[in-house]
Amino acid sequence: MPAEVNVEKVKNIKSLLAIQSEVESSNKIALSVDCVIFGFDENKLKVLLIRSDLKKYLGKWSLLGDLVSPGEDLDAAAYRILKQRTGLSDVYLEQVHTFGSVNRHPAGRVVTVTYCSLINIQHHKLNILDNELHWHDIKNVTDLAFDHQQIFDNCYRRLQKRIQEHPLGLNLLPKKFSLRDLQNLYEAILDTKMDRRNFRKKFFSMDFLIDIDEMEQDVPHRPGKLYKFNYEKYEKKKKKWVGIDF
Amino acid sequence: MPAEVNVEKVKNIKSLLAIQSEVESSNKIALSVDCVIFGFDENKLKVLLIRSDLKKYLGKWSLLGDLVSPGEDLDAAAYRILKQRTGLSDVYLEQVHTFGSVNRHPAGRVVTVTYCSLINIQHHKLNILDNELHWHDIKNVTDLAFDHQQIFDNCYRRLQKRIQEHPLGLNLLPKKFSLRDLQNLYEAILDTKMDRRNFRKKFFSMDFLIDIDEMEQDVPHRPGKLYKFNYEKYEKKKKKWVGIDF
DNA sequence: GAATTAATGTGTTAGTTTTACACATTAATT
DNA sequence: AATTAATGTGTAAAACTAACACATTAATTC
Repeated sequence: MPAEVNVEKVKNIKSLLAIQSEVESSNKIALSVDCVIFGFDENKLKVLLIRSDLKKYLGKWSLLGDLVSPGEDLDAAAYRILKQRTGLSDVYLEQVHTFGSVNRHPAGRVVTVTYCSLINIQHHKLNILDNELHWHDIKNVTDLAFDHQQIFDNCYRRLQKRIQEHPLGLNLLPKKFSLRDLQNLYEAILDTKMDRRNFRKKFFSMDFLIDIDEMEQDVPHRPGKLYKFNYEKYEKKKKKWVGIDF
Repeated sequence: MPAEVNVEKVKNIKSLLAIQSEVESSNKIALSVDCVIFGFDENKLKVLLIRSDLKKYLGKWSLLGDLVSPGEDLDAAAYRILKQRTGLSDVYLEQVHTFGSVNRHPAGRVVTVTYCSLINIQHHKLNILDNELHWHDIKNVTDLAFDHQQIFDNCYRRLQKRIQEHPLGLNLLPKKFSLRDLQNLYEAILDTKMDRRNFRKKFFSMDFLIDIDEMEQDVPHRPGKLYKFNYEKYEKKKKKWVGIDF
């Protein structure tokens, strides 16, 4: 919705107006999906944004979204947006929250279901056709169009929490990664520094890393070992009980 | 939606048909809110359900819900449903997930935003006017109407997780409670037994319990002390960093 | 090829948290 | 007065977390 309306649809502004009148005149509720797409590059957490074309938000950045089609499931809509924008299917995607303030969208009542997605930038270099589509360092994400800042903040906080309880962060890394990569990822997402030895000890003790007996290539220093994540083992071991703590 | 449609609206079946044709004919998406309302009574976790009137789900139980009005925010719709059904305002309410499978509702495309609510049954004895509205022991909740079983399971799992990280469970207890009450609550929600000494130690060490210097009344054994929860202190201390663990 | 650089790889200790576990005390009831 | 059914309390072992330093390796520079 918001995002996508501004993006593709607005190139022919007719369709925006159509949506607007449709929504306003009939007092119907329109439904959209917005995706917060995270990537990891140069040891920085990035988010994929596109320029808003809506007059009200001219020049501002917004998330990627589109209206949900009548016969389309919500998750399917989110996957469609991802596929359209990144060319990637088979990516991590998770519904986060639904925003429905009456006045959140200038075109009328548009309720949006938001999704968080994690994609591996290096693996599949994505063809960013639209040159108004860019990766932004999350540290510089401010003042987005619509209520997208709120949506982004919400997703980012969720990511920070989830990454501590599940190995989803690995979706942002190549299949083979070094422990340094992994730590850089956690440090970027959690915006904190960690002790290298304790970080390693922690991950080794979880015992989900497979030593593939390869080394980093082309690093200007002693190369580190590469690992894969043992998803199979993780799925079996998944813990349920964590204990009361607040 | 689902629930509420079947509930109040269906008494005059006209309105259901109106919704149905509206949704089907125009291919529009209707939006509803469903609430999973938890209570705690006789040391059992309960959920508030109502009988479905829809032919397809005759005799089955369903969650409480209603369509979102054009000028109504999502949270407002959830609060409205709660107020209508329980007479309570000022209750704990949290959005959980949005379900939008194309065929989840027989009347057409209805996307529903689900909420989890925790209310204190003893404090405000609620006037259950509708005699098809009942508290169900969550252990006996199976085979709900629509996709409500899925929605319920989802909310319950969320509650189990959240209660370990936040003091929301206290919304299910009276303002003054004994440590035994508290432990019974956790045991009911998490469906587990805990060591009484360690449970006490844990809560005392968190240091959020206020000893109000009162004792239980009318118990057929040695009465325990009563406590209040120090929300003020909790709000100040809230922890952010938990650490990687999966 | 020797020296330098910048990273990897590894262990120990102190402190904290979690778990497992048993007995004296109290108020109500018989 | 005796019984019952709960409350209230402490300790020791085990597991986990946090803090902290030095030898090793490969690439690069001189």
